[in-house]
Amino acid sequence: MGGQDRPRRPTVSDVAATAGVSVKTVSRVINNVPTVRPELVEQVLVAIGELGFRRNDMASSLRSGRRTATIGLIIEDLANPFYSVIAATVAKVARSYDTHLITVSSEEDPRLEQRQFLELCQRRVDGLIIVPAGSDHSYARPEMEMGMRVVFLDRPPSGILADSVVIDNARGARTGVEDLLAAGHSRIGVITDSPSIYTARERLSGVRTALTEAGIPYDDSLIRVGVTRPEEAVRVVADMLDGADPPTAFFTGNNRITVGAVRELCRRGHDAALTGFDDFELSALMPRSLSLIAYDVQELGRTAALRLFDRIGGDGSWPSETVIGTRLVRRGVELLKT
Amino acid sequence: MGGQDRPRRPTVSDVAATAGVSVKTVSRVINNVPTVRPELVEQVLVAIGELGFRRNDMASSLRSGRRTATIGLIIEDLANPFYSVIAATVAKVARSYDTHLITVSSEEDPRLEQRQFLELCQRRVDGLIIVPAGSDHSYARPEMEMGMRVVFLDRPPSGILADSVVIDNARGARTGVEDLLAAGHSRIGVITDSPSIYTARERLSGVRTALTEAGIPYDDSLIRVGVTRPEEAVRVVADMLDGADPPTAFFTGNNRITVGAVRELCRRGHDAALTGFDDFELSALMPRSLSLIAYDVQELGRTAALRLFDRIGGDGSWPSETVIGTRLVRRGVELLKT
DNA sequence: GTGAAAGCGCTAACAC
DNA sequence: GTGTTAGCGCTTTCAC
Repeated sequence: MGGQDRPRRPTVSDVAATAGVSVKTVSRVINNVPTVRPELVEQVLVAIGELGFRRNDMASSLRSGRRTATIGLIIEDLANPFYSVIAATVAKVARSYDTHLITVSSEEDPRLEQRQFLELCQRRVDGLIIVPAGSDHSYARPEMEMGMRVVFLDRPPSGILADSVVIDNARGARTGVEDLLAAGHSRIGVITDSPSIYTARERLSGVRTALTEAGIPYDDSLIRVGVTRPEEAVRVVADMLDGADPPTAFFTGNNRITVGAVRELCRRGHDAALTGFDDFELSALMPRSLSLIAYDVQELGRTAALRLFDRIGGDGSWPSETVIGTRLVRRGVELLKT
Repeated sequence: MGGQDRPRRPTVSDVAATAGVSVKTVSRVINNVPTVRPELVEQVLVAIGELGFRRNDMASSLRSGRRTATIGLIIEDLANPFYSVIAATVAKVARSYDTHLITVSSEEDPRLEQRQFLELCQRRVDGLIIVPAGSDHSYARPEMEMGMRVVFLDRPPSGILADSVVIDNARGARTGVEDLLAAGHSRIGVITDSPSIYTARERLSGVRTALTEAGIPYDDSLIRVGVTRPEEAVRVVADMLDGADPPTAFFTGNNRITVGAVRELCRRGHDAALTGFDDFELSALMPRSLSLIAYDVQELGRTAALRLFDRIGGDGSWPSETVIGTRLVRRGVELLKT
């Protein structure tokens, strides 16, 4: 059956022999060098078609020393919609530079992140975009000194100087809490991910700023950190509501937590106000009103990718930190009915 | 600043010179050949550390002729949650085979699909998983005859014999419509994507089977095909409801259409029954009850990936078609409140 | 156990 | 314009 007998792939010399020219002429033709006699071009193209020749890109870039036309993207988890939009956007920019994208998941594990980084360096990708899990990226320095281009996405690097593109986490969270305060809430339940994660830290700091400036006394029982999955958020919300003097509003630190909070509030039919960080795909159909700190995820990915290709293209300017702004949006299915 | 002066990357000969051994010994060490004297191993490792040597994988696989430890995945759009889950699952399986994944989007364009296919062949990926957009895949034959392994996902190939993994679309759709019929509905609005897409064709055929077997006369005004985006689904639902003798139930052919239908039905507060193909992430929080034809997307991706690695590993058996089953599930936020 | 030389498939340099 | 030669970085002979 087909594909069983593997007839060795034809090489440039096979093509050259078939076309009756030299390998160099074949090379010229497949690289579109214009100074080849049209009839020879024709002969070569015919031979290529006959043999089913397909230039070996590895050999090509090995010899020419040019770029491999590949970049790498290290993220937490491709199945997470936030990261898949990032990946899609980066791939799109990459394509406009005739470059392919290898995406790998670090699963929020710093050691795995480092291994993936080094593996991708071994493949000689032209550059890397990293959403860092770890808090020390000095392992990247030797590679960067040898020319590897690296851009950090969503979280800044530490222990090394490099480009980064992040969201204005603190300001966004502050705005969200200020909005709740303006609506008259003073007991606000705050639920965020682990403070070991940069974005969670920043957002919590924004929350604190808003509370402090409003002169709200600090109540530890209203702040829960280290909440990762929606189910945990469900439990934490239930817990807070069942406590003495429950909050009248919640601020949730990311979309997974927001979804958990929506779930529990809806299950109870509870009308506590809800404001969360991150917009998400079906937020407009949520069965209750909520406010979200939204930002342009595609812009985040696009900006990082363009920065990377600038670097690959030879831009040697001082590393930059780009901050993407946020805005407060109202969501929920009720809004559709107006 | 760092990374500006690009000190040529060290090669095996640099390492050999530094360690005072031959390149072959260096090669043995980095390939874990056990027959090297421990002290030489040590010297080589020290040299590698000093120089920051990192083996060039392209050169390695070029010379050895072994696999490139890369596979390709051609999908419609990585930003679509269905495909990102597929990509994540495939990447996970790939990782267990120490293989990287290059994901490219065909944007539902057969010509682009073919170009991406050939580009990935040029990179000498070890194998390819394709969610085909086009309806003729004979372009893949020459490459497959030269040893390229290809598995088709979600839609079968045409014009070529190859492995495929698909969902039981017809049976799933039939079950969904039968469920609506059993609930007493006889006027069912059916909305699907373009019949040029395999899955849409199959699902529509399942719908027809159910209607025919129930003896329901065929009403063209109740069937709309070629609906792609949620906004179009919104309009189509509105249109049908505003018509004379409107449907009392809807069957929607994929998750994008289902979401559009939910949106319009909720906006109107209309209580038509709704059953759709595909489950989606937040279906449990939809503000109305609905039924969905669900299936295990991860199993789809995993099965295809494992099949591909079997092929890469030398399995030469006759091409297989694997069919993944579906099940009917009830969703909507009301269910949480019980 | 170790090393020298050849060569994977291709392109840069140089000749013609 | 075209062809010959050397060599990218590595691994495979096959000697020693």
